[in-house]
Amino acid sequence: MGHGMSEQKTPSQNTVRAICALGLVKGLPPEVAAHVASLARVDVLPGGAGVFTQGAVAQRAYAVLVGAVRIRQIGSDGAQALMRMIAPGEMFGTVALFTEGYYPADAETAMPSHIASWSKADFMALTMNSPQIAINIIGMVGQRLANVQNRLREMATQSAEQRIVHALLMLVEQSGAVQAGACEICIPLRRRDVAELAGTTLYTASRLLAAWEKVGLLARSRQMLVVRDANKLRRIAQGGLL
Amino acid sequence: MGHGMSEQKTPSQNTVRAICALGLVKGLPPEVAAHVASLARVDVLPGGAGVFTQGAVAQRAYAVLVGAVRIRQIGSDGAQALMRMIAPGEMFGTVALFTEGYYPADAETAMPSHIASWSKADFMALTMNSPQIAINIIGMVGQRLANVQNRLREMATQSAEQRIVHALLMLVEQSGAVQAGACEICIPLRRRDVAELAGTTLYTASRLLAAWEKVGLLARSRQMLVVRDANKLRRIAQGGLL
DNA sequence: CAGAAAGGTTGCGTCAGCGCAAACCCGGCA
DNA sequence: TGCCGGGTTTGCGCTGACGCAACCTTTCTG
Repeated sequence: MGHGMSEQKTPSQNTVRAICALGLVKGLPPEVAAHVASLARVDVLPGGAGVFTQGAVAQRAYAVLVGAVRIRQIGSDGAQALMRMIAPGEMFGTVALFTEGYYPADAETAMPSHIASWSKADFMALTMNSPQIAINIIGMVGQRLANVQNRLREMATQSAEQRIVHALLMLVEQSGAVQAGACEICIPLRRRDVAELAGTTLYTASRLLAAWEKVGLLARSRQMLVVRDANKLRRIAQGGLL
Repeated sequence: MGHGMSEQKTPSQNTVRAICALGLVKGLPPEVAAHVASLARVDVLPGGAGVFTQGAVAQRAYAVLVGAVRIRQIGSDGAQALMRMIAPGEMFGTVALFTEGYYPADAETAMPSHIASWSKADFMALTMNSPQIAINIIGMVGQRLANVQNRLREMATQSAEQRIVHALLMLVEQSGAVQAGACEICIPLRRRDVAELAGTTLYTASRLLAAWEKVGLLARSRQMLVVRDANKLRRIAQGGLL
């Protein structure tokens, strides 16, 4: 991890609770979950800090407890794509431990965050010793796979406008906080992020988002995007421009 | 499965060997592999037969022993995308057993095929009882995930031409049979298949493939595509149109 | 508080690729 | 042998969205 700017802790009261709520330990008795938590390391990072880099040897598995993480892939031609945003309660960097052993993307905090992580050895041991954990992992990865496949199909068949809307709806699903009919996406998003998520350009994303803000469909409040009318968004997602 | 046109067998000598070579049982002692094989059902299907359909409740996990299978997803708007072609030795329809429980796509044979399959109960039991199998599954799914993510990035950033080339190279990787410098893709591919794989239209795919055939980069031999110069293809994949 | 840096907006010209429509090829079958 | 049907090719017009360039706004930082 560190460039020295990280503050490291062993799990405290709060973080233990957060770790025990992870999908990883779903269906497990509390004492096992506690054991999993006891093996974790917790890093407190500022925004914009790198967690791991594409191509590095996979040493640890991670989970976001507080904050948000950007997972970005860079092609051999230099083109970038935002694979996903990680919200609190989600894991990342786990698959590489089980496959070729190299992280397939960059990971950096999108805001000040608390990141839990486990060493490869510990994580593999947990998996070997608990079939339930193994199955939980398969479930998580399978979920991701289904999600990415959907995006792939959309990318192939839908317009830039529709893809952006889908990206927004996905983010709402993932970390939406309802408040007075509207719904705030609790992840800091720059235009560039939206564009890369939806597989379009900064310019197109900016144009569309600005237009939607003008109409009152969206709003910005302190770095975050607020969806004011999800249903109207959904209509755009399906019907296209009608 | 069946519309009555399938011929069902219990594993024979040959099929047992094929099943024991699956990634699923990698690193397992032979007797365990044999046990896995003994639980399998084998269907002999003609080309164009449906194996399962999108949205159906996931009952079984599958593997192709002989032949090829098309995995196609259809969006709510009716747009189709070819998620992957399955070559002999690969599994499909497994993830749904661990997630929501519905197949996320259609599966149909692209040619006469032998398909092995396991019931959900058997498959889950195997996973619960053997950590190694669980880890193998995670590895397989992880591999797929990495692959799909790459395609997603390419889809977002590259030209139709480059995406088609990548699709071809992937297929070569997956089921290429070398013969006299050239390399045959042992999966029947229609223009439409290539188009949907690469996320472009039938028309664009046809134009490009025809052009490459004219130049001698590609050829067709009895339903199959033959890559005559993989290196030149790779150059197109990277450099674009130069 | 000034100045820099990072992010956001927008006008405008351009073109890759879409998709209709019409023709073509070819293997199977009566 | 001739017809039928699925797959393929290709001409042509159209447009979504790309991307440069220039400018504006907000957020750091010393």
